[in-house]
Formats: sequence, C-alpha cells, structure tokens
Amino acid sequence: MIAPVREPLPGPKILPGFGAPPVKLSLSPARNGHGMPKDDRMKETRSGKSADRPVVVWFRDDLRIADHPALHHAAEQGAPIIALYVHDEKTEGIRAKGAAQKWFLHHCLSALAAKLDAIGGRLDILTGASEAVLKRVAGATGARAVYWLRRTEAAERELDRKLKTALRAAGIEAGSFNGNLLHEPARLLTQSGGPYRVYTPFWRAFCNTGGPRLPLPAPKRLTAGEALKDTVALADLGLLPARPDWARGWDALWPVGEDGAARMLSRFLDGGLQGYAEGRDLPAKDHVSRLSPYLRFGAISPYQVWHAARHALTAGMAGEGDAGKFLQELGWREFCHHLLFHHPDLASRNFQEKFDRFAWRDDAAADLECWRRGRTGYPIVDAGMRELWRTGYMHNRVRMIAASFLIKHLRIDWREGETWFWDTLVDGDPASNPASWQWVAGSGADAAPYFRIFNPILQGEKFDPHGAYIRRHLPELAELPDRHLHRPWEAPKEVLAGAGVALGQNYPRPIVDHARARARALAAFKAIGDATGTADG
DNA sequence: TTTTGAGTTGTTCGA
DNA sequence: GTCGAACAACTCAAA
Repeated sequence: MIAPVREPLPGPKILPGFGAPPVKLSLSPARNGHGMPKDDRMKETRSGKSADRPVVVWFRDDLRIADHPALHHAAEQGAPIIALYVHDEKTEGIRAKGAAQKWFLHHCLSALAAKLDAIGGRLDILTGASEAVLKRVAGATGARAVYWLRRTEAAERELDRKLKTALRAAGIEAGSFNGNLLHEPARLLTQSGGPYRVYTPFWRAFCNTGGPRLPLPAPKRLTAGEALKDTVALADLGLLPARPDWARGWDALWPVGEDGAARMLSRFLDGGLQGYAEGRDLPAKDHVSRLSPYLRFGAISPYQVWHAARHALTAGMAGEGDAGKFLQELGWREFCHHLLFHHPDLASRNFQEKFDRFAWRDDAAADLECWRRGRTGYPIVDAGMRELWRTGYMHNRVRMIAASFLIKHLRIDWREGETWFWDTLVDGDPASNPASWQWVAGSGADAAPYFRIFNPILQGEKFDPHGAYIRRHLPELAELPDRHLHRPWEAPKEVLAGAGVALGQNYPRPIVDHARARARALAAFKAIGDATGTADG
C-alpha cells in the first residue's frame, strides 16, 4: 500500500491556456508494418567509412534501453551511438508538459542516463528547437543516421516529418520506428478504410491482428559517440519544483526509470492482478498497476507489459477474467492514441460538434477552485482531488467520479478539468487525458450516455464502503462513522462534534445539492440534443 | 445497399 | 429490500 504524502502543496503550478491552435498535417504514407523504418537505404555522401560514423538515437517519450527498436537497430550496426534528449520549449504547437509530468520526466532521464552509462553509452541533453538541434548535431558529428520512436501528437508528428525530409535531403538516413504503441494508428482501420470511433470494434479488430511482437532485449554494450558541445546538465533543465518542493516524498511513491517500472510491474503481477476485474474499482485497495506514468514516458513499453500479463495468465498467477480486463486497459491506451492520431485537436475541440452548444457555466471560478482544492463537500470527490494534489496520481474510479462532478454537477467545461489533470498528474498523457475527459463529458467518441451522471454519494458508498480511501486523504473526516462518512452534512450534530468535524469550518458543506445539480445537468444535455435547439439557458 | 445490433465504468423510480 | 424498466436518439461497424 502506498502511503500518502502529507505535505500540503502550494497553489497552481501552471495554468496553461487550452492547447495551441491545431496544426494541419499531412498523414505520412503507409509504413511496412513491422516497426522498421520504411526507408532503410544507406546514403553515402560524406567521406569516411560508414561504420565509423555515429548514429543518433533521439529519445523522447521512450526513456528506456530495453525494447527500444530505434536503439536496438542502431546498436546492431555497431556504430558509435549518440543518445540524445532535446529539452524543447521552442517548437510551436507542442504542448508544454505539466508540472507533475516534469518531475517524473526528470527522474526518467536520470535513470536512462545511468542505464546507458552502465553499457558504455552516454545520454547527452541539449536544449532548443528540436529540428534545428537535430540538424546541427547530425551535421557536426557527421552522423550516418538518426533514429527515433514515433509519437502521436500532431505538432510532434509534423516536426518529425519536417526533420525526416531535411535529414534525407542532407544525405542522412532518418528512421522512425513504432515502439510506444501496440498498433499502428494509420493502419488499423475499419473495413471502409476509416479510423475506429467505437472501442469494442477497435479492440476486436486489434485482437485479430495476431498479437503484439515480443519485446526486444536491451543492448548489452554500446560505443558512445564523441561528446557533443553545449550539452546541459539535467539539473539545469528546471524540471523539478524548487521552492516549495511539493514533490517531496514522491520518490517513495514512484521508483524511477526502467528498474522502477519493472518493480511496479512485478508488484502488480504478484499482488494486484489476481482479483483485478473487481478490485480495480476499489480505490482503497491496491489492485491497479500504477504503470501509467511509466508508459507515458516510455520507461516501460506496452509490449513488455502485454507479454508480462500474458505470461502471468499462462503461469496461473491470474484468471482469464482478470488478465483480460487488464489487457483491455492497455487496449484503451491504444484506442486513445488512435483517436488522437486521427483527431489532432482532441484536447481542444469537442469530438461531437453539438457539444459546442453546451451551456457551460462561465461564472464558476469559485466552484472550479473548490474542485481543484478538494473542497466540494463531497468526500469521495475531495479525497480524489487531494490524492491528486499530494501524490500526482488519482485512482481510476475516482477520476471518473471527480470528472463527472466537475462536468455535470458544476457544469464546468471539461477542458478546465483536462487542463488541471494535465498539470497535476504524473501520468498526464496527450492522448489518454483528453480522450477520457471527452468520454466522461459525453462529447467524445463512444461516449457515455448523457444520463449517466455519477451520484457521488452512492459511488462512495459502493466503491469505498468502509471509507478507507476517504479517511486516508481526508483526515479531518477520519473519525466519522462509516454510515455518515459519505454524507457528513446529514450526520447528527452530536456525531459531527464527537468526530471533531465542524461543517463549514474544517470541512465544507456541499457546494451544490446533488438532486438539483443532476436535474440541471439533464436539462442542459437535453438542450443540445434537440437538433434545432439553442442551449442558451 | 440496406438493415441490424450494439455501444467500459449509472441512477432513479415504481412495482 | 430487490428487481426491471426507463432514461434520447444516434452513429458506427459489420452482416
């Protein structure tokens, strides 16, 4: 069980605006489907023997050495390797990482550097606009090739496309590999040739593709290329919070890098997977994998996770139902990336256009702040928001409850919630975060029906029946008996006094009444449903 | 082409 | 207390 960090945290770290304007992109042509670059031709335009010229491996959201097709391919060639990370805050349209993500990123980079060191390599860090940096490095070192793993975000793909063109024009091989996704979003399509919009058919189609390849081994030995000029120390990137250090204690929650990911994985397979199908809904229990931030930064690959779970199943460590449910969660990660790939403005724009008419409240700043701080008066919501604030993580079931509350009870635009999660979650993911928020809002593909409005009281009673999760994160309510814990405002005065709860003082009264909020939400959703309706009430 | 069945995670109300 | 139906209509995927 992971103990919470009791450190109170400071105000908002960053509140970026909603995403940059969508970038128009041309889809790259079909690839060969084997994770290999589609153009492997060697180009000899520089002097010197090809084998002496270094290969640049550009690390991005794939901070590992095992099961890394780009590194693997480079290492097989025996050339000196320049392992490069570019801290890019310059390229336009690339979404700035949230504060909690930066903390996680820092530690992944640190761990990757150590991993590379141990096999004779070296991680170099540079800052600047990626395209310019890569071109400069490739030119200065006389690199023969640059390899990387593909990403999903539109601006990043556009960057990669431009870089690829520029490198090839300069006679340098440019190879992109698939290593972060189990499927190729451009290739897994419906029979009519379009992208999937519904999860179940997507998953069925994926399962019919024959299953993911086996993970690649980490290289045993590398030769590091010559040191680069102008490299930056990791500590100087400013990824860690300084004063106050709101992440104090997080290293106990999140063991770093690939080794940390492996520990999390085996902890989960040993203890959490058995009973996952039911246990994953109980936030007080430890039946979730907590692999999301590691997958987000590529400290572990989905191939490694997939095969580990399959192995646990065949070894009898888990039942078909439990393992299947867990694999499906990997499937949801794939589906979210599928959606982002085909809908680049997923984070900024309603997937269903009719939601552009939804009557979000624009005078709700105070309620939004209550939600962020975990002061809504609904214990399960507040416990989740405090868990997020203190640990950089929130249990999946509680994410849905908290998100539903913001959208439906407070009628605050889902993009406000998405932005907050992006900044505060260590696993803030460019695909999963917006896709999930749209799913809850009902504006997404394959969305929840409009009438599915979580009752925060019932959800608490159902999934945290003894309040262990609430007590953990809301110590001010810890002494309340179970039957009043999920609705303290209904508790008799003497019970509240006996538990040391002073409503309105050390714990807030509900900021909205559930029944009324539900009725208003239903009306607002109904209003956008009318084809001719104008949702101006 | 047309048709058909289905769609992650809920709640409330009345019998 | 338990159970089933109602809660919109629509769009997607596949037959």
